[in-house]
Amino acid sequence: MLTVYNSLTNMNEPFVPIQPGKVSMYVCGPTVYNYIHIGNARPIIFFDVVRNYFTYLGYDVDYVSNITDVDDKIIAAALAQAVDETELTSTFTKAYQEDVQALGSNLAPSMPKVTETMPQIIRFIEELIVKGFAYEQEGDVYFRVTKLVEYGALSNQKIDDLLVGARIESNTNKENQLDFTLWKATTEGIKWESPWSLGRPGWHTECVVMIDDHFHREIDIHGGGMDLKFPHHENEIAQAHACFSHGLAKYWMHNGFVQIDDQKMSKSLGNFKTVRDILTQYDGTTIRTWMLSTHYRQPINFSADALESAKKFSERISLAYQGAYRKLDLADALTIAPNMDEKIAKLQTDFEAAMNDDFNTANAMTVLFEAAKLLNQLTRQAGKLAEIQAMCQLVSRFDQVLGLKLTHLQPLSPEVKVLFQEREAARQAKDFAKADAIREQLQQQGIEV
RNA sequence: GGAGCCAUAGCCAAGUGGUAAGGCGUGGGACUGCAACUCCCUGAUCACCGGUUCAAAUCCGGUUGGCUCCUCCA
Repeated sequence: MLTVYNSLTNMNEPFVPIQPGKVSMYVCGPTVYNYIHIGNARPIIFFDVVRNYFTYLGYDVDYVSNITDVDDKIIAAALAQAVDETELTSTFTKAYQEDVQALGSNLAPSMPKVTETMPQIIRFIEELIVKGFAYEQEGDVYFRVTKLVEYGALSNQKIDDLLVGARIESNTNKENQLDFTLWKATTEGIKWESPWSLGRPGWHTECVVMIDDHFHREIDIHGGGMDLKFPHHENEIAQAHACFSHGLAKYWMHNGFVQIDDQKMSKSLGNFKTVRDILTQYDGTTIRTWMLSTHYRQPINFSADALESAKKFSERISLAYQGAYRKLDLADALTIAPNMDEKIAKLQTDFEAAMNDDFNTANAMTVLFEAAKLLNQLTRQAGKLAEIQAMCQLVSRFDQVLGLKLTHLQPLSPEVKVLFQEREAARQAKDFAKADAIREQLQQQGIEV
């Protein structure tokens, strides 16, 4: 039974989908004004694994992740670089999508953009006004936080306490300092006609509208970083309650931070490393291995030691799989029927137990490593082809969840297989010069021996 | 002022009531024509103090240290 830690209740809860056999999930995507940093990579990797695991369990998953392409930071960056906003956002949207894939994640099948959701957003704000949850002031529209009894439920905060620590700039147009902007009249940057002013929408509205637009109802899972819990997700919930009379999502999942020198890494602190920079030193699989080795709600610190360790870890698993696959291939046994014995079956049970425990990828990775070890042992024994086949299939299934891309291999050509046989014969005959020459030849073709 | 999180071997990291998984590194051994790969063995009483319990790293209270949120942020 899969259990999920729900940030809304701060408890592990059994996962029960709203619609049997289906999972609807939405993960907050990036604001595209710069290359993404390694902190952004965490939800990209983790929620990809979540999606994969639901698929593994047989669910039909509908996964949506937005692109925020309207924002003050975008306008500022466009001005600073003297480029058109649209050009800027399309550049970084493309870069984002490349990074997602470089990290071994699949792009969300649906990636709605704010610029393409404007009519729905305006209609939504109009409805909030009609229902008395929003008010217009000089072309701006604000959400009336105090009208909602449950405000603060997600972040476990009282409105009064929030006000005490509030660092929000005073805005005399607001009835309450915690009221947030739904629509903002603006003179700069991209803008749209609306009943209130020429302007653009506030940040918290887009996700609510996109979710409703795509799913037309409450969804199973809403994910994102811890920092989005307040105010972003709190405000999303508020709007959903006000407009749709539901809490937007049944389960709220928040990943912990990536830290650098034990401090939060963030765009505003300027201590961030971009995914692109790190990819020049470590491949996507290494980064992924590193991240998945820590439970997603724990903070994870960026360090060269940790990355090196992860690199070694994934390489060993990869080599084990490749060696086993090679043995099957050379024995023309790639399609042999698998024999899943008790030991192998236990690995599967352990893997699922780990993942069922709130997606404990750290333990799942340990199971994967144990599988690699067993695979190495089997590969070096005579025969065992049916067991190796079972193991290869199992590791491949694990990998479909974890996304380390360790198992994408092609069978050897008949010519290459002959070379392997010749080399083995030469070794038997102690003709090491010939054996080494063949090894050299194979390696030149990119085939490790 | 309010809301939370964290502290486990040199490093990374599981475990949340029954006397500490795993990885990296270190050291030792095995296999091997060479190299690589691989396999086996090797380490901690869980920040500190007090309490609850037959039993605590795990629960409660306190102390110390670190982090995050209440402005944008994954």
